Amino acid sequence: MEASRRSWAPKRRDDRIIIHFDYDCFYAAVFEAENPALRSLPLAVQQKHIIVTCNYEARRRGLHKLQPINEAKKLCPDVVIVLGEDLTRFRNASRELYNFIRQFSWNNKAERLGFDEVFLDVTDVIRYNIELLNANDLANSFFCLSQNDPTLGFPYNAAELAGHASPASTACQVILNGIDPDSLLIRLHLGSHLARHLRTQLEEHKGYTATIGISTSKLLSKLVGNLNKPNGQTTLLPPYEAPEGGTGNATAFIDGHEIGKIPGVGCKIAQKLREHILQRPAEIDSGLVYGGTKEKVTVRDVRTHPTINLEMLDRLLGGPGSHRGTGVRVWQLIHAVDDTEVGQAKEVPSQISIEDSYIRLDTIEEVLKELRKLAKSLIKRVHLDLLEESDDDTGIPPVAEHSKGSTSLGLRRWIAHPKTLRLSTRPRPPLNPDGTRARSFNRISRSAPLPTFIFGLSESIDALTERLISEALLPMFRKLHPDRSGWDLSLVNVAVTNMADAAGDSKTATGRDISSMLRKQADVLKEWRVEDRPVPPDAPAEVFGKNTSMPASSRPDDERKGSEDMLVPSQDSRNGFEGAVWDLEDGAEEQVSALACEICGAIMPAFAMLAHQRFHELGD
DNA sequence: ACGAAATAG
DNA sequence: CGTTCTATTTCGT
Repeated sequence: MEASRRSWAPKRRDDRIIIHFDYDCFYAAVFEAENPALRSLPLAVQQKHIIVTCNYEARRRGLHKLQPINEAKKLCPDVVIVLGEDLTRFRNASRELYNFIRQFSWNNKAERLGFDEVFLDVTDVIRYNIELLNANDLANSFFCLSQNDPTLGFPYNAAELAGHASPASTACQVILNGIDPDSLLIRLHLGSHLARHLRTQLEEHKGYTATIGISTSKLLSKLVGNLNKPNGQTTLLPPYEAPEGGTGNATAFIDGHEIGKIPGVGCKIAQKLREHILQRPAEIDSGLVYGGTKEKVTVRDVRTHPTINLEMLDRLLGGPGSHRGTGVRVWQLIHAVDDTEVGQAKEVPSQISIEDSYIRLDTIEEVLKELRKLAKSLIKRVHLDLLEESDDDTGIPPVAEHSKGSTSLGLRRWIAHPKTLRLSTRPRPPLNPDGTRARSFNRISRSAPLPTFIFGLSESIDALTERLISEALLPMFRKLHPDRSGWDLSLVNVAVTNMADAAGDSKTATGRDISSMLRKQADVLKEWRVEDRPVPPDAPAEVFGKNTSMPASSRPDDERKGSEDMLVPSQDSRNGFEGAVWDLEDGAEEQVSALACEICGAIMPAFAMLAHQRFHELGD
């Protein structure tokens, strides 16, 4: 009754089992996988003047992440240093491992975080296998990995946990009174065995070790995994919630963490919370002091602080610019509650970007040179990552992405369409002469529609690069930096974003849904009409800068507008439609004597192609 | 749609 | 603290 200032703790729902993977020292492991002889040597991966990561052999000698090269060499003169500024190999390895792991998922909930982490929701797999258990002989269980093939799986002892536990289990006695399929303990047991299987499979088949956490949420599985690195696994044991107001294992575990270590609580939020908990002082928090006087504010400090409640958090963290619901989110996190879903597996990223950093970059000529490098590798990447052999296999996509020599000539199609081009820079702070620090390490950016010619498959990469620079990037750069000089850039980034049809699964409808796709295809063709009504030649040419060295003859045809009511697959990206059209390229082509647009893959009769191309030239 | 910010590895 | 090279999501406009 008392309007207790204390809000109720958020409700737990521990009905899922989630596995978190963290590949051990990933960048170094990629080089080791390429060249196993490196495994026994101290190995460090360099970007610019720092070690971004190193293997455990190197760590034994005092090396660590984000260490200056000089320091590392001094500490360990015989360290093998490899350059890791080009991320291609890491990206490819990451995708390969991800594709491997996600095959074990039944619900397709497999979310990548950065290059070296994956969340897997295995709730359904666990549930299925609990039903298979024989309560009288748990020690001789068989974990079934497929609902279709009962022989696919591995034997295990369901009565005991695989790997480490937290809190560390003193006695490995497990009392299973019958098999309650809702028992968190038994579900975690199965989760731990699946995790161990996944780890050994990853090592045997791919040559990578991983550290794994097993729990009921992304928050808990990720944090608990950290307890046994490398090449280990840890399960957070129940009870997550104690019966009578006591502290369950979930809260007890999360309580000990420094507030900024909680995923979702970044430096800004952590700062605000620390300031509030440590009452007044603005706090020297992690400053330039290595001495050790580090004021730690733990989750427990925040959670048990007398003034902290839900409304307080909303007020404290809900300022302008902050995400709506941050207060609730943090309130849940400090109570070890995280209901966020593991994301559905995605086949295409939602953004592709390339960047480089510079010690000095202050002339247009230099910028142009760097823009050329960046644009070229971006276009290459867009082609590599977004172009797929349309020669359909109907099988599981082979993980071997590195089948060089694409034999099927011209049989490629775009699996996604970035629509926006973005140029970002990070200007070096103006550098005040009066010895004061000028602080700004922020990026500024301009974006514009991505010219569609980059999807053309006939022009050379170099030609595309030049066009992209003169028609888009240079004008954007002038918007960012109108002055000819007076700036100095420490970073330049070029990105394509806003993938049409990327986020959803344009590829989930494979195989058996053919007849409905045929029907949709027929409907589409029936309603399809092209009006060739002319449109006034008022197309603005403002994209072109005054000084572009572009010959008028190579400018795109901007004199006429295409009609708007034509078949454009990317217009309706709600499930099924585009997949239907795209997947039918081969078959439909001959029957209707239609052509496929090389830009978007849309099928259409030859007579429509000209107008359709005009449509692309004017952008969506 | 655009540009910035916050968070993550 | 930031150093690198990314990537995702959300906010205000």
